[in-house]
Amino acid sequence: MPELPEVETIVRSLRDGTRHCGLNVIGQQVRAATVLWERTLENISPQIFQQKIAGQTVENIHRRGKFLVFTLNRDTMLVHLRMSGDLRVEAGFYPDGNTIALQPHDRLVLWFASGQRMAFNNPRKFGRVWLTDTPQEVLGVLGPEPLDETLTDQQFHAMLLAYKRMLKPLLMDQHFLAGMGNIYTDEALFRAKLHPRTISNTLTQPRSTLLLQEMRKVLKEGIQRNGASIDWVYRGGDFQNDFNVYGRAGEACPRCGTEIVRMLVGQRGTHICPNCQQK
DNA sequence: ATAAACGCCTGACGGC
DNA sequence: TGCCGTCAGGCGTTTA
Repeated sequence: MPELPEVETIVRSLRDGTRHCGLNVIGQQVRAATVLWERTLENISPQIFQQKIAGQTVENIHRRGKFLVFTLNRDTMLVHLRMSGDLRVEAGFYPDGNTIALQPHDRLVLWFASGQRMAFNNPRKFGRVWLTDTPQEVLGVLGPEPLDETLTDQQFHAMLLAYKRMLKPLLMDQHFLAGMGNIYTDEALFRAKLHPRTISNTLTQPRSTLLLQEMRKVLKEGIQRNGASIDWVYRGGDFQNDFNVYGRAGEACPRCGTEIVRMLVGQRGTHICPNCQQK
């Protein structure tokens, strides 16, 4: 489901206590965990996971690429939502003490000492959770954050020059850059007037700089609008109303009026204005 | 080194 | 109504 802006929105809502029920997850102590689908856990068995996480307190929550990083007092829990994951925070029990029923496709639940719970819902079962005391083993392979202002135009240009790869799959490669997904990549390439199949090492410094600027702009706008809501999966954001090309095949380009085209690039549905974005 | 093909999964949607 | 193909915000592994 989510790309960088959606994950950032979820992280902030968990931190602010605005996720579904007004509970700030920071400071919550985990009383127990329920694992409803074993393979949700990437690096640990359900038994060890339950054993290790019980009693730990959530000290901080942040985002790295598309990962949610829960810093606990002993370990770190990493959550990747992949295509269809979501986190709900809600009451776990009725006033009479009975457990409130879980939702279809809930795969893992943390029960807090406060009586609230956090449920990892994941219809397509692609999402994964890690519990580790060495999170760098997972996060260390990620490329830089596009919104990190210490990433300079010169550095970004040098990164592009280091590969002879099609621009879109390269930008979406999490080892190259962390956080770009299918939608925001299409939107950034449209704004920068770049064809998704452009070979990375052919970009001039000015075009590379424009690309980085447009990526940052579109990501920031996405965050400001709380992400994009499409399909049945993610709710809450409204950036989908500002898409220029994604999901708009057959419609007129907002810039020049040419019909927007859908094509496949790197096995992913890709939307471009064939007039504005030429190789 | 690069890219395609495929696997992992469930659900929504459009066409017939 | 039901069935079928296609598509989906991701990513790892295998193959060419």
